[in-house]
Amino acid sequence: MYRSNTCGELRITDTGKEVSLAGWVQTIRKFGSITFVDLRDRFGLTQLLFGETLQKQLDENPLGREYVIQVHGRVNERSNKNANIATGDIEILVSAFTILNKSVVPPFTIQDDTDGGDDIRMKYRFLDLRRSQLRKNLELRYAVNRAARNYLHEKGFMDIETPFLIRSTPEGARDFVVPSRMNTGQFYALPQSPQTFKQLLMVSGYDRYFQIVKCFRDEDLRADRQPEFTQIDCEMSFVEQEDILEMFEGMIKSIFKSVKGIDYTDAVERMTWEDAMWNYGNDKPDIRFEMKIANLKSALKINGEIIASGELINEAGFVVFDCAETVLAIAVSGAGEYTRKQTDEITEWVKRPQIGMKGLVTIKCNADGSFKSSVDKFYSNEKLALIAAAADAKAGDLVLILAGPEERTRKAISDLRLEMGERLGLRKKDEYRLLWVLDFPLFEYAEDDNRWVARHHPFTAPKPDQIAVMIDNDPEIKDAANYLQHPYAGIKANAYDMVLNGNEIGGGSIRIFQRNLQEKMFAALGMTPEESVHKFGFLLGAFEYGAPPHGGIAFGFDRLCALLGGSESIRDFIAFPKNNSGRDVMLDAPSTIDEKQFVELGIELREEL
RNA sequence: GGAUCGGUAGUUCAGUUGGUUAGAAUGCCGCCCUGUCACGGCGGAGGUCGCGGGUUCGAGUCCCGUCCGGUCCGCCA
Repeated sequence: MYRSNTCGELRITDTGKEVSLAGWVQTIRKFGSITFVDLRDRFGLTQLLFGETLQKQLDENPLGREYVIQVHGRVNERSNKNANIATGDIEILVSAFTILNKSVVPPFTIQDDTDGGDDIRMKYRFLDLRRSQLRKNLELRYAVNRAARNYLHEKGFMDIETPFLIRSTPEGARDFVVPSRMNTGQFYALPQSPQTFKQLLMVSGYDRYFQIVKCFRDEDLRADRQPEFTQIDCEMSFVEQEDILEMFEGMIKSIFKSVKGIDYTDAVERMTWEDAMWNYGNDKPDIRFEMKIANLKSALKINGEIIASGELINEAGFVVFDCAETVLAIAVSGAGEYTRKQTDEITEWVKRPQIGMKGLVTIKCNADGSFKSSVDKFYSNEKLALIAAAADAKAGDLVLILAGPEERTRKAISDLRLEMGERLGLRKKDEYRLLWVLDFPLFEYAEDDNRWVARHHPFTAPKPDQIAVMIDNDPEIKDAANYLQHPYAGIKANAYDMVLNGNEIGGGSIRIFQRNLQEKMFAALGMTPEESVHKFGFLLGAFEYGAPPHGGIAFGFDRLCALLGGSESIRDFIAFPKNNSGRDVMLDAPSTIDEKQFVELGIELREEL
C-alpha cells in the first residue's frame, strides 16, 4: 500500500496518527539539520518535516522538485500554523521515506504563479496540469458535466452514443475528413454535431435523448473556439419551443445551483433577434448593463436635415453624418467627466483595425444643461441637446456616436458598448444574466451564390404560422438586388439561442419533421431534388415512417465551463487543447504519415502544396 | 486568405541614436542556517539574441525574406 491518506485530508483531529503519504515534491526548505518538504497530490498539499536523524539519508538521496516520494510518519500539530492551506495546522514528522521516481528539473515552476509562458506550458501540458489552477478548472468541468447529467437523467433523458465516422455534408462548416482504407478513394467525415442522428433517434422513438459529446469543425480557431469541442446535445419529441425553453432554463439553473451555489430564481429574460440587433447591435447581448444603442439616423432624419421636432439641425452640414448609411449612438452614464485624453483614447480604440471606424463623435452632457462636443463647430447647443435626447442621454452622460456603413457600424457600436461596459466595471465577473434570443430569421442571403443559406441549419423549422409562406412560394431569387423583397426573407425560424453575459452558450430549434417541408428547405438552399436525396435521402426517407414533431438544443460545454470559471478562453478548461494554429504542440500533431499508409489509402499528395 | 503584436539565459522579461565583455528577476548548482511555508545569507554556472540574407567600419538594435507563437478580421449551418 503506497499511502493511507491523500495530501489534502489530514487535519488537527488526526494528530498522533501514523500515516503514509505519497505525492510530488513541491518545495524543499532546508535549515541545516531539519528540512521541510511540501508534498503535493491532486487533493492538496501537506508539509513534511524531516528531522535531524534523517538528514544523512537525505544527503545520500537528495530530493528535487517534482520527485515522486512516499513517506511514513506521525501527524504532528504545527508550532507555526499556516492558515492559507487546508492542512496548515498539521505536518508529518517523517520516520522513513522512499524515492519512487526522480524528476528532471521542470522547465517552469509548478506553482499558482508559474513563471512559464503559454507556449512552454502547452508543450509540457502534463506538467501544467499539475498546477492547482488547471486542476480546479478541470474539477469544475467535471462538476458541470455531473450537474447536467443528473438533471437530464432526472428528467427522463437517455444518453445514446452516435458515430464519429459519418458522411461528409458540405453545408455549414468544413468537415474534418478521414480516409477509408477498405473503401479506397472514399472518406468519412467527423460530425460537426450529431444533428441528423438525434433526429433519427426521435423517429425511432427514443424521446428525450442527450449526449455530452465531441464535435469537430475544420475552421480557424479563436480563444473560445477549438477544432474539437464538446456539446451537451439534447433532443425531445412532441415539444414546442416553450417546452424546450422551460426544460433547459431548468438545466442551466440546476448547473448554477450545484456548481456555483447560485439560486438563479428569476425567469430567464427573452428578446427577439430583431430587438437584440436593434438595441445591442448583435445577437448575443450582454444584458448585465443597459446602454442601448440609439439610431440617430431614423430618430433625427439627419440625412433629410430635419429632426423629429421639425427643426433644421444641420445648417453647417456635417458631412460625416450626412453621407453615412447609418448613425448610431450610445449614452454612457458616468462618463460625462471624461477628460480629453480619455475620449481621445476611446477614439483611438474605435480606429484600431479590429474595429475599423474612421472616427468617433463625442458629446458631453454637462450637469448645467450645456454640451461640449467634438463637433461643436457644426452644431449649436440646442441641436446637440436634440441629438443627446435622441440618444436618451441624461446630464452627466457621455454620448458616443459612430457613423458609417450599416453592418460595420452596428458591429463597431456593439463592440464599443461592451468596451465601455468593461471600462466602467459594468461587466461584473460574479454576476450572471441569462437571456433567450428568439425569432431568428430562417434564411440569410448568400451574395456569392445568389441563394439562401440556413442561418441555423437546414433542419430548422419555420414558425408554425409561416410554414405556408415557405411551402407556397418559389425559393428562387430572381432579383438579387432586392432579395429582401422575397417572401423568404421575412420568414422567422422556430429557433432559440441561450446567451450568458454576452456569450452564446447554447442554441437549438424545433425541427422540420415532414418530408415535403424538408424538401422545400433543401430546394431553397440550392439543392436539386436529386442532390437532396443523394445527401439526405436517409432523413427524408425516415420522415415517411411516422416522424414525430421534435426539437432540441445543444450547449457549448467548454464555453459554459469557461464562463462559470470566470474565463473568456476555453483552452484552460480542456485537458489537452490545440493551439491557435490547430496544432497539439505537445504531440506535435498533425504530422505527416508513413509512405506505407499513403499507399494503403490510395492517397497521393498534390505537388503544388 | 488578411491585419497586427511578439520571439534575447531553463523560465519571464529589460536592453537608449547602430558602438567596450548583452543585463535583472526567478529557476538551477555549491556552502551556511532548528520553525520555514514567496524562508534567509554568501558564492557560482548558464546566451548560435528564432532562422536565412542584406545595409554598415560595426547589427540584439535598421531593411528584406522565412519559421514559430498570441490576438483579431474573413470563416465558424
